[in-house]
Amino acid sequence: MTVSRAFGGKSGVAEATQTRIREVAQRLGYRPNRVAQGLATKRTRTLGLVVSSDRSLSAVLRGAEATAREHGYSILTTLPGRRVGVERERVELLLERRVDGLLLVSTSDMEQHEHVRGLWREGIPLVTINRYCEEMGFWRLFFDYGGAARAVTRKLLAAGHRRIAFVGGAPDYHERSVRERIAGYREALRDASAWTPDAEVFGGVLPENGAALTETLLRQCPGVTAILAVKDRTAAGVLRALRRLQRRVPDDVAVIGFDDTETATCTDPPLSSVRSAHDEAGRTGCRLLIEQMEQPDREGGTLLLPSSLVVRESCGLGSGHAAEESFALG
Amino acid sequence: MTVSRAFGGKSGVAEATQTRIREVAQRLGYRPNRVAQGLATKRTRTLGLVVSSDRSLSAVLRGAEATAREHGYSILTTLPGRRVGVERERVELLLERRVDGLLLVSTSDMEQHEHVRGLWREGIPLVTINRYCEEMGFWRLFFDYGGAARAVTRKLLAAGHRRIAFVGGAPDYHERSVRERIAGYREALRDASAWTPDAEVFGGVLPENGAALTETLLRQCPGVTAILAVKDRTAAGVLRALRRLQRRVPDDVAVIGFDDTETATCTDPPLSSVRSAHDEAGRTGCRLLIEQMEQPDREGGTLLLPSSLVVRESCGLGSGHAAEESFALG
DNA sequence: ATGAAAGCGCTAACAT
DNA sequence: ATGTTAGCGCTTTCAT
Repeated sequence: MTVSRAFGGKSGVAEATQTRIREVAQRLGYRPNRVAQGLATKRTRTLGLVVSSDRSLSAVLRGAEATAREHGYSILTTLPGRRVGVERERVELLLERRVDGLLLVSTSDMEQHEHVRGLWREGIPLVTINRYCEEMGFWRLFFDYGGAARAVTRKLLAAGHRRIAFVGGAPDYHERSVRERIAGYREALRDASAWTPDAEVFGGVLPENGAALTETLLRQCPGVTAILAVKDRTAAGVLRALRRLQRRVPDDVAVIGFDDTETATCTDPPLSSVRSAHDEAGRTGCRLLIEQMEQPDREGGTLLLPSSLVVRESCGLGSGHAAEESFALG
Repeated sequence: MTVSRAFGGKSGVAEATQTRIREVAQRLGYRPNRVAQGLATKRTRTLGLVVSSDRSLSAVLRGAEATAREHGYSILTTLPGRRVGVERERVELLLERRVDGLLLVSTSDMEQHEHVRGLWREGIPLVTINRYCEEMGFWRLFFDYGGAARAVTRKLLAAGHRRIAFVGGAPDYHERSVRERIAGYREALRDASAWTPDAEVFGGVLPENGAALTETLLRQCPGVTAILAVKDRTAAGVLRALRRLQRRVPDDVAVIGFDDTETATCTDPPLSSVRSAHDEAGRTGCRLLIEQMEQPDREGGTLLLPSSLVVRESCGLGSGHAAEESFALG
């Protein structure tokens, strides 16, 4: 039918017929049926977004949808939580709906990846975000938690800090993001020969943990001039403890958190925080997925997503001219 | 084909054939094609979720997906932002994909609803959440911001507070949630003949607004013993100001915020906050939508979603036994 | 530049 | 209990 050509934007349709078709379609309230189109072409132009991580959902979805739509794709979303079995089931449902590709967003502590290998073997285009599985040929995107922690620690060193502490979590904490932040912090300090065991205090990520750990810290390491808190939540507790202990922030002690949540703008003083580019994760992940679908034989790889330090009042690193500045990290 | 019956769970298939079919399907890696099924049945078992409101995205999506899946539906998600024109376009895309129904989640300040009427007239099943349009026949769900504010104010009155203040926003603020909170607060106080103009301080919702407004408040109304802050962010500023002014919380002044964000657990002391049931909004909205699709002639109506007060240390209303308790409101 | 025929993978209705 | 036929609304291929 000529109508198909007209709507498909194919060549070989006279101007006149073109407009006449549009007109009639309009009058009839015609709406192209993408389901039928999907059946005929075996391409649904639908992507499956599987988000196990609560934290990143909004931003990733926003980024992914923006990119998807630019390319004519829509997104089927599913939130399986962190159980791999559930994830498998949900992916199966998406495949029955014939999504053209999958964007798998994991929590950093997910551990079982066999079924992802299975999907890839089946020839299903996919991209992972934050999934610590081995390299198998598809694109894997990671938030560079370690690199960001390293970079921000170096920034503090460069600013003259010598006793820089880390508060919260633990080197064997279940979330990889936490483990990597600790590792990055240590790396930067060791490189500068400034690492000491008494500047690390571990145990939980809650505000009350941060507060209690900070009291311990200042007892065992009174000369500390800067503190990295493993999450903004933890940093909130750190700030509370410092206030109780009569230390001024940032004059006596600089404090920096991670994640740049709403909390960072609400602490007293407002908290400088390391921000991961969740929206860019969605955009880039989606872009690579679409490329993968178009050129199935091109090899994927590994990509680190950028972080930035959002400087507010708590760390003494800003120019002092703005309430909020942002610096790229690593 | 008998295969269709077997997978459709229809009666009239012998046990033996049933299992044999499953077996062969398994071996062949057969996966039912829901696209073809959708074309044949004219039901895609897909719902369109249109979320203009950032705030509620995660929770609503989680709730909606859970309910959707129980009924065999998947969800196409789109985030149009608050521009109605964009919303129309996105809905159109969803309709081309032949979603069986629409769940429209709005910000409380959305204003144009004509195209929703158009959709409804077209016979498209839909349910709105937080969309202040007129009653047209479909279900409209609302967060009862006003009722929650009224209830929590009454709770403070019942606890013996007489000078209860409201901080932040304004009676003509662009977000309806803010306006309704103020109205609910006033209503409760007027009912108790306890309203005074000097206990209301308006102007912004940011932490710094909350702090500045609180200083004004305590100057013009020194006897205040309880403060409602229009958002948790605002409450964070209120707490900061009270600390500067040497008022103890909750002993001298009780403080309650709205939204129950992460921030509420991070303030000093932890903030009591009014929580709207976003997840239930998703679940209930989805359930009503599915009912609507199954019985298109049944009339919808208006439903208020419940709120609760999450009691932490800042308001002196808890039993003192737990770090966090929750009370239904209104 | 337009049309006609066949088929995408399924289900509904009607045999057998 | 199983098979057959037709058709869902589109695209693709091959005429005209």
